[in-house]
Amino acid sequence: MSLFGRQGYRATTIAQIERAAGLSPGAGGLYRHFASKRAVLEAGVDRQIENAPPLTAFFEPSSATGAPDAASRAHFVAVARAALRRLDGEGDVNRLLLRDLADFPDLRDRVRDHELRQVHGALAAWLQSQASGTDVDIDALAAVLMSAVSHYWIMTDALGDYPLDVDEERFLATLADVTARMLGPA
Amino acid sequence: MSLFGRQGYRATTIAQIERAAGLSPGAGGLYRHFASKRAVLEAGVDRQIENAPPLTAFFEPSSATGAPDAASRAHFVAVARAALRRLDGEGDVNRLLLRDLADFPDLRDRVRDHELRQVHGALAAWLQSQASGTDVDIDALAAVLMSAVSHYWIMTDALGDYPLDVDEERFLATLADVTARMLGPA
DNA sequence: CTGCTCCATAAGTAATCACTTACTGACAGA
DNA sequence: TCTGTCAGTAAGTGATTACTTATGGAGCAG
Repeated sequence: MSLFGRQGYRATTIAQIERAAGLSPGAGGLYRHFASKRAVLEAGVDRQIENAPPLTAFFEPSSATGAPDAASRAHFVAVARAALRRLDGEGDVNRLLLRDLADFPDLRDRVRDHELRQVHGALAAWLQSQASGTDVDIDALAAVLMSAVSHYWIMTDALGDYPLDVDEERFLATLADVTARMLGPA
Repeated sequence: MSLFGRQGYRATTIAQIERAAGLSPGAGGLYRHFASKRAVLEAGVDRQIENAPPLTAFFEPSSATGAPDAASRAHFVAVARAALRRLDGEGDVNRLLLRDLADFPDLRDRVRDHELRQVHGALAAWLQSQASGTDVDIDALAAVLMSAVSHYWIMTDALGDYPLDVDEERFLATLADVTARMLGPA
């Protein structure tokens, strides 16, 4: 998965996988364990999805519901940071899916439902629990927050570091600021 | 560029490019015009970058500076929508860079500076002109807004439509809401 | 008509790569 | 000890692909 993530699916050769697995490269020993190159990828994605820790655990209500305070703001930053670290941990698969998603429609659908929708639902529920009776579009707000965090990760991952002069600290603090202002009174 | 954008760099063959250009596929006629496959890509990216309309034109101050009102909010939505349409228009190059950026470090640097930094600077300046003396981190806010819009485009482009039950209308309206609340008093 | 310049094509070439086949040796069970 | 199974390797095979070389023909100048 590391090879797939770094080089992409097509650019990764069976010989490289064999070398990484301790087999003699080019000898075809991989086919004693997998039926095809694609089967290797699918097994890897399966394992990654199964072993992924549920992010929903992060969305435990931090404190009593009500107006957002400093504690819930810190909690939001912690959740966002945990999301970034999780994206890092699954970086190979995420990068691979971003690159070669079009070639694997079945995997694409699994990711769409399993990762995006579930996280969005949990985040929206958490935001709702923190909201103090505003008329904010909670689902859209959750989507905006997820988008910002995801895109921050994609940029740092693709370019080596975040290209704008805003570090993770400021980015997440501003995101928490956004959340607090949106959940508070209008 | 359409082929590169849809299939990726490696998966696009010289024969396909020749067919798309009206040459007989596989006959090598492309090499009368380009030195190599890579030269085709670079010429395409060059043309795309040169012909790109400057997005900074969208950031003309819409109205008098001051507290955000309904007019400036509508203006923000229009700007964000224009950004999405521009991402659509350059969709092939954007998709290609997202997929195969790692293989072309020189192109990566050009995009980082030319597209991201310039747009970010213009957006931050516009936000500053609209802000009414708050202590909000304008640069970070601009990064957050850009991230959200970019990620919305990436998702719709990669998955066919936005995977969450939030359409463009609600997404952008909420983004405008975020902007208004952040630029207003705390 | 002649000769020159291009452009396109046909037909390769060499490299890469996923995958296969034939064989070898290690090991377990009887 | 004999035998079957299985993981590993060597050595291919056929398909693909970027790129090259040789050939032919259209257009044009003189």
